[in-house]
Amino acid sequence: MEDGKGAPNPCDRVSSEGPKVREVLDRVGDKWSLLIIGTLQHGPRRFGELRQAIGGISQRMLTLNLRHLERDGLVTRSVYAEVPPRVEYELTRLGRTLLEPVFALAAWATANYSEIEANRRTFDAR
Amino acid sequence: MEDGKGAPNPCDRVSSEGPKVREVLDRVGDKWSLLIIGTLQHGPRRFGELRQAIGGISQRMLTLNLRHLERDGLVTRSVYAEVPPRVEYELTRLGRTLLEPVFALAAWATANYSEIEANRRTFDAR
DNA sequence: CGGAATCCGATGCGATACTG
DNA sequence: CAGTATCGCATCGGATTCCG
Repeated sequence: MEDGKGAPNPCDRVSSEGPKVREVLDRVGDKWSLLIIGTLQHGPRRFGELRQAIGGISQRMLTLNLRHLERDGLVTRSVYAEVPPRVEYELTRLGRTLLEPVFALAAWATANYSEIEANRRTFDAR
Repeated sequence: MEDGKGAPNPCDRVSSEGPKVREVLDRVGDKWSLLIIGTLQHGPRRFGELRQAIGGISQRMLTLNLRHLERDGLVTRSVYAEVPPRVEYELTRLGRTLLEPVFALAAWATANYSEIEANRRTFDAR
């Protein structure tokens, strides 16, 4: 806004285009979506594989989250008419592009986790 | 994990270090924290300024979120004993480093928002 | 002005049971 | 195996009221 030129400054997007950012965080910011996306990064996975790889997720939430990701075009759902049935989930091109900023956030998280923990202990001790 | 070297691969951090990433998303992934951080990027702001700049946030949630951010050491809270009282919030060094990955996510959001919207319409129309 | 306290509805999420 | 349906709890978040 204090930028004379018309060049889009990503530093102002968080506040100026808040709704869009929030829309993305509503998808990615919940308890499981990011873990699902991270588990799918290496290639297609079956429902049960995802469940086992993630660990601790109920089948209900796994189903719901996969539906949401599918709706937004971040993953594809492929059903194979076999017995027993087999369903595979895979990241779309759009989903794979999301991996980049997500990894950036993950890197920040692992790098600064201990400092945050220390801050919390200090704050709680007051 | 399939990386022979000891070099940390950020691409595996989402799934392997899920808890830490989730911890960060629990702070940043809620409805307002990111907007608050984005609004604070230009410098210190008073409580009322934040409220007005963000728009639509209740004072309850603004207070709560600011406390959480303060607890994690992402913002500082400075109280000036005046009448009427003045309280200023400012990003810490740690908070400013968080801006980078957040901007990356914001850039992705603005770049791909329309595609996501289109995907949703297609999905909902089935 | 900045914030704490309370009430309340909406949503997230897990546990369980059932189905093609 | 991969869901769907239903329940019940916990948390999120808004509106309102009171306080220093």
